[in-house]
Amino acid sequence: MEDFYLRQAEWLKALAHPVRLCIIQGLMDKGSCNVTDMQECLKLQQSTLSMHLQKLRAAGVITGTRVGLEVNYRLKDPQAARLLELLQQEHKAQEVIE
Amino acid sequence: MEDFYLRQAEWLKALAHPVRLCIIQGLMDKGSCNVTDMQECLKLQQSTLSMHLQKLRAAGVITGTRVGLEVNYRLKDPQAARLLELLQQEHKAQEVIE
DNA sequence: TCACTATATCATGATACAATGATACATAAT
DNA sequence: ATTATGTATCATTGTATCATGATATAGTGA
Repeated sequence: MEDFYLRQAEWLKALAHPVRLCIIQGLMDKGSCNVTDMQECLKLQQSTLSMHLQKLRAAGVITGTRVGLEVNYRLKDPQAARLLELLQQEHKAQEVIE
Repeated sequence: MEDFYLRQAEWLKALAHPVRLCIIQGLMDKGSCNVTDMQECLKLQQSTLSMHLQKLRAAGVITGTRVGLEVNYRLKDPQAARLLELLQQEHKAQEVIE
Protein backbone atom coordinates (compact mmCIF):
# COMPACT_ATOMS: atom_id res chain seq x y z
CA MET A 1 0.00 0.00 0.00
CA GLU A 2 2.76 2.37 1.00
CA ASP A 3 4.85 0.73 -1.69
CA PHE A 4 2.13 1.41 -4.25
CA TYR A 5 2.42 5.18 -3.87
CA LEU A 6 6.16 4.93 -4.04
CA ARG A 7 6.12 3.06 -7.33
CA GLN A 8 3.48 5.28 -8.87
CA ALA A 9 5.35 8.41 -7.79
CA GLU A 10 8.46 7.06 -9.49
CA TRP A 11 6.47 6.44 -12.65
CA LEU A 12 5.01 9.94 -12.58
CA LYS A 13 8.44 11.48 -12.02
CA ALA A 14 9.69 9.70 -15.11
CA LEU A 15 6.97 11.42 -17.14
CA ALA A 16 6.98 14.80 -15.39
CA HIS A 17 9.20 16.70 -17.80
CA PRO A 18 8.08 18.76 -20.79
CA VAL A 19 10.50 17.08 -23.19
CA ARG A 20 9.47 13.61 -22.09
CA LEU A 21 5.78 14.42 -22.40
CA CYS A 22 6.48 15.70 -25.89
CA ILE A 23 8.37 12.53 -26.80
CA ILE A 24 5.49 10.36 -25.65
CA GLN A 25 2.91 12.39 -27.54
CA GLY A 26 5.11 12.23 -30.62
CA LEU A 27 5.32 8.45 -30.40
CA MET A 28 1.57 8.26 -29.93
CA ASP A 29 1.08 10.29 -33.10
CA LYS A 30 3.80 8.78 -35.28
CA GLY A 31 3.85 5.23 -33.97
CA SER A 32 7.63 5.09 -33.85
CA CYS A 33 10.62 7.34 -34.34
CA ASN A 34 14.41 7.19 -34.38
CA VAL A 35 16.63 9.41 -32.29
CA THR A 36 17.88 11.66 -35.08
CA ASP A 37 14.37 12.57 -36.17
CA MET A 38 13.36 13.35 -32.62
CA GLN A 39 16.45 15.45 -32.23
CA GLU A 40 15.57 17.62 -35.21
CA CYS A 41 11.95 17.82 -34.19
CA LEU A 42 12.70 18.79 -30.61
CA LYS A 43 15.89 20.74 -31.33
CA LEU A 44 17.76 19.11 -28.51
CA GLN A 45 21.38 18.19 -28.10
CA GLN A 46 22.01 14.53 -28.77
CA SER A 47 23.18 13.58 -25.30
CA THR A 48 20.33 15.46 -23.66
CA LEU A 49 17.73 13.64 -25.72
CA SER A 50 19.48 10.33 -25.14
CA MET A 51 19.25 10.89 -21.40
CA HIS A 52 15.54 11.52 -21.57
CA LEU A 53 15.08 8.38 -23.66
CA GLN A 54 17.11 6.42 -21.15
CA LYS A 55 14.88 7.67 -18.35
CA LEU A 56 11.72 6.66 -20.20
CA ARG A 57 13.23 3.27 -21.04
CA ALA A 58 14.21 2.69 -17.41
CA ALA A 59 10.63 3.42 -16.36
CA GLY A 60 9.31 0.95 -18.92
CA VAL A 61 7.45 3.63 -20.83
CA ILE A 62 9.17 3.12 -24.19
CA THR A 63 11.31 0.51 -25.93
CA GLY A 64 13.91 0.90 -28.59
CA THR A 65 14.84 -1.62 -31.27
CA ARG A 66 17.98 -1.27 -33.25
CA VAL A 67 17.72 -1.23 -37.05
CA GLY A 68 21.18 -0.87 -38.50
CA LEU A 69 22.68 2.28 -37.11
CA GLU A 70 19.43 3.69 -35.92
CA VAL A 71 17.29 2.86 -32.93
CA ASN A 72 13.56 3.07 -33.36
CA TYR A 73 11.60 3.91 -30.28
CA ARG A 74 7.97 3.21 -29.66
CA LEU A 75 5.55 3.37 -26.77
CA LYS A 76 5.52 0.29 -24.56
CA ASP A 77 3.35 1.31 -21.63
CA PRO A 78 -0.30 1.89 -22.62
CA GLN A 79 -0.83 3.66 -19.32
CA ALA A 80 1.42 6.48 -20.51
CA ALA A 81 -0.83 7.07 -23.50
CA ARG A 82 -3.83 7.22 -21.20
CA LEU A 83 -2.08 9.79 -19.04
CA LEU A 84 -1.35 11.97 -22.07
CA GLU A 85 -5.00 11.74 -23.08
CA LEU A 86 -5.97 12.84 -19.60
CA LEU A 87 -3.67 15.84 -19.87
CA GLN A 88 -5.15 16.76 -23.26
CA GLN A 89 -8.63 16.70 -21.75
CA GLU A 90 -7.54 19.25 -19.19
CA HIS A 91 -6.17 21.39 -21.97
CA LYS A 92 -9.40 21.37 -23.92
CA ALA A 93 -11.38 22.20 -20.80
CA GLN A 94 -9.22 25.25 -20.19
CA GLU A 95 -9.54 26.41 -23.77
CA VAL A 96 -13.31 26.37 -23.47
CA ILE A 97 -13.19 28.44 -20.31
CA GLU A 98 -11.00 31.13 -21.80
CA MET B 1 2.02 24.04 -27.66
CA GLU B 2 5.47 24.02 -26.10
CA ASP B 3 3.92 25.86 -23.20
CA PHE B 4 1.31 23.13 -22.81
CA TYR B 5 3.92 20.47 -22.01
CA LEU B 6 5.62 22.82 -19.61
CA ARG B 7 2.45 23.45 -17.62
CA GLN B 8 1.42 19.82 -17.59
CA ALA B 9 4.89 18.76 -16.48
CA GLU B 10 4.69 21.22 -13.60
CA TRP B 11 1.34 19.81 -12.62
CA LEU B 12 2.66 16.24 -12.72
CA LYS B 13 5.70 17.18 -10.66
CA ALA B 14 3.42 18.57 -7.99
CA LEU B 15 1.75 15.15 -7.74
CA ALA B 16 4.80 12.97 -8.25
CA HIS B 17 5.59 12.21 -4.62
CA PRO B 18 4.37 9.24 -2.59
CA VAL B 19 3.16 11.38 0.31
CA ARG B 20 1.26 13.73 -1.97
CA LEU B 21 -0.38 10.87 -3.86
CA CYS B 22 -1.42 9.45 -0.51
CA ILE B 23 -2.86 12.79 0.60
CA ILE B 24 -4.92 13.06 -2.58
CA GLN B 25 -6.24 9.53 -2.29
CA GLY B 26 -7.10 10.20 1.33
CA LEU B 27 -9.06 13.30 0.42
CA MET B 28 -10.85 11.36 -2.32
CA ASP B 29 -11.88 8.74 0.22
CA LYS B 30 -12.70 10.95 3.20
CA GLY B 31 -13.92 14.07 1.41
CA SER B 32 -11.95 16.40 3.65
CA CYS B 33 -9.39 16.26 6.42
CA ASN B 34 -7.54 18.57 8.77
CA VAL B 35 -3.79 18.65 9.13
CA THR B 36 -3.55 16.95 12.52
CA ASP B 37 -5.53 13.93 11.36
CA MET B 38 -3.39 13.62 8.24
CA GLN B 39 -0.32 13.87 10.39
CA GLU B 40 -1.36 10.93 12.57
CA CYS B 41 -2.49 8.95 9.57
CA LEU B 42 0.70 9.48 7.61
CA LYS B 43 3.05 9.66 10.62
CA LEU B 44 4.80 12.71 9.30
CA GLN B 45 6.37 15.63 11.05
CA GLN B 46 4.14 18.69 11.07
CA SER B 47 6.38 20.94 9.02
CA THR B 48 7.02 18.24 6.44
CA LEU B 49 3.31 17.63 5.92
CA SER B 50 2.63 21.34 5.80
CA MET B 51 5.18 21.72 3.03
CA HIS B 52 3.52 19.04 0.97
CA LEU B 53 0.14 20.67 1.49
CA GLN B 54 1.61 24.00 0.42
CA LYS B 55 2.91 22.42 -2.77
CA LEU B 56 -0.44 20.89 -3.62
CA ARG B 57 -2.18 24.18 -2.84
CA ALA B 58 0.23 26.10 -5.07
CA ALA B 59 -0.54 23.70 -7.91
CA GLY B 60 -4.27 24.22 -7.41
CA VAL B 61 -4.84 20.58 -6.51
CA ILE B 62 -6.33 21.16 -3.05
CA THR B 63 -7.81 24.01 -1.03
CA GLY B 64 -7.89 24.58 2.68
CA THR B 65 -10.53 26.42 4.69
CA ARG B 66 -9.91 27.46 8.24
CA VAL B 67 -12.41 26.34 10.88
CA GLY B 68 -11.32 27.69 14.23
CA LEU B 69 -7.82 26.46 14.90
CA GLU B 70 -7.94 23.77 12.26
CA VAL B 71 -7.68 23.93 8.50
CA ASN B 72 -9.75 21.51 6.52
CA TYR B 73 -8.37 20.47 3.19
CA ARG B 74 -10.30 19.07 0.28
CA LEU B 75 -9.68 18.24 -3.33
CA LYS B 76 -10.13 21.14 -5.72
CA ASP B 77 -8.84 19.79 -9.04
CA PRO B 78 -11.02 16.99 -10.44
CA GLN B 79 -8.21 16.09 -12.82
CA ALA B 80 -6.15 14.94 -9.85
CA ALA B 81 -8.83 12.44 -8.89
CA ARG B 82 -8.86 11.11 -12.45
CA LEU B 83 -5.13 10.68 -12.35
CA LEU B 84 -5.34 8.69 -9.12
CA GLU B 85 -8.00 6.48 -10.70
CA LEU B 86 -5.71 5.90 -13.63
CA LEU B 87 -2.92 4.85 -11.29
CA GLN B 88 -5.24 2.46 -9.47
CA GLN B 89 -6.14 0.83 -12.78
CA GLU B 90 -2.51 0.14 -13.43
CA HIS B 91 -2.24 -1.41 -10.00
CA LYS B 92 -5.14 -3.79 -10.58
CA ALA B 93 -3.76 -4.77 -13.98
CA GLN B 94 -0.44 -5.70 -12.42
CA GLU B 95 -2.10 -7.74 -9.70
CA VAL B 96 -3.91 -9.80 -12.31
CA ILE B 97 -0.69 -10.49 -14.16
CA GLU B 98 1.17 -11.69 -11.11
C1' DT C 1 41.60 -2.00 -40.97
C1' DC C 2 39.95 2.75 -41.10
C1' DA C 3 36.75 6.19 -41.21
C1' DC C 4 32.03 7.46 -40.59
C1' DT C 5 27.34 7.72 -38.61
C1' DA C 6 23.92 6.94 -34.95
C1' DT C 7 23.33 6.38 -30.29
C1' DA C 8 24.71 5.73 -25.34
C1' DT C 9 27.22 6.74 -21.24
C1' DC C 10 30.10 9.41 -18.11
C1' DA C 11 31.70 13.35 -15.24
C1' DT C 12 30.65 17.80 -13.86
C1' DG C 13 28.54 21.98 -12.42
C1' DA C 14 24.11 24.27 -11.79
C1' DT C 15 19.68 24.15 -10.12
C1' DA C 16 15.65 22.19 -7.80
C1' DC C 17 13.56 19.35 -4.26
C1' DA C 18 13.04 17.13 0.33
C1' DA C 19 13.27 16.73 5.41
C1' DT C 20 14.18 18.94 9.59
C1' DG C 21 14.25 22.06 13.64
C1' DA C 22 13.28 26.59 14.90
C1' DT C 23 10.31 30.19 14.70
C1' DA C 24 6.19 32.79 13.46
C1' DC C 25 1.26 33.37 12.89
C1' DA C 26 -3.73 32.60 13.91
C1' DT C 27 -7.33 31.38 16.94
C1' DA C 28 -9.38 30.09 21.29
C1' DA C 29 -9.77 29.79 26.23
C1' DT C 30 -8.64 31.56 30.71
C1' DA D 1 -2.71 39.81 28.55
C1' DT D 2 -1.23 35.11 28.77
C1' DT D 3 -1.10 30.56 27.53
C1' DA D 4 -2.06 26.73 24.64
C1' DT D 5 -3.14 24.58 20.22
C1' DG D 6 -3.07 24.06 15.19
C1' DT D 7 -0.83 25.37 11.14
C1' DA D 8 2.56 27.90 8.15
C1' DT D 9 7.02 29.60 6.97
C1' DC D 10 12.07 29.99 7.17
C1' DA D 11 16.96 28.53 7.01
C1' DT D 12 19.85 24.79 6.49
C1' DT D 13 21.60 20.68 4.78
C1' DG D 14 21.51 16.55 2.07
C1' DT D 15 20.03 14.51 -2.11
C1' DA D 16 18.18 14.28 -6.83
C1' DT D 17 17.61 16.09 -11.41
C1' DC D 18 19.07 18.60 -15.46
C1' DA D 19 21.97 20.14 -19.41
C1' DT D 20 26.37 19.85 -21.35
C1' DG D 21 30.75 18.44 -23.46
C1' DA D 22 33.70 14.60 -23.83
C1' DT D 23 34.16 10.01 -24.61
C1' DA D 24 32.59 5.35 -25.67
C1' DT D 25 30.03 1.82 -28.19
C1' DA D 26 27.61 -0.31 -32.20
C1' DG D 27 26.98 -0.87 -36.89
C1' DT D 28 28.17 0.24 -41.91
C1' DG D 29 30.91 0.82 -45.93
C1' DA D 30 35.41 1.67 -48.28
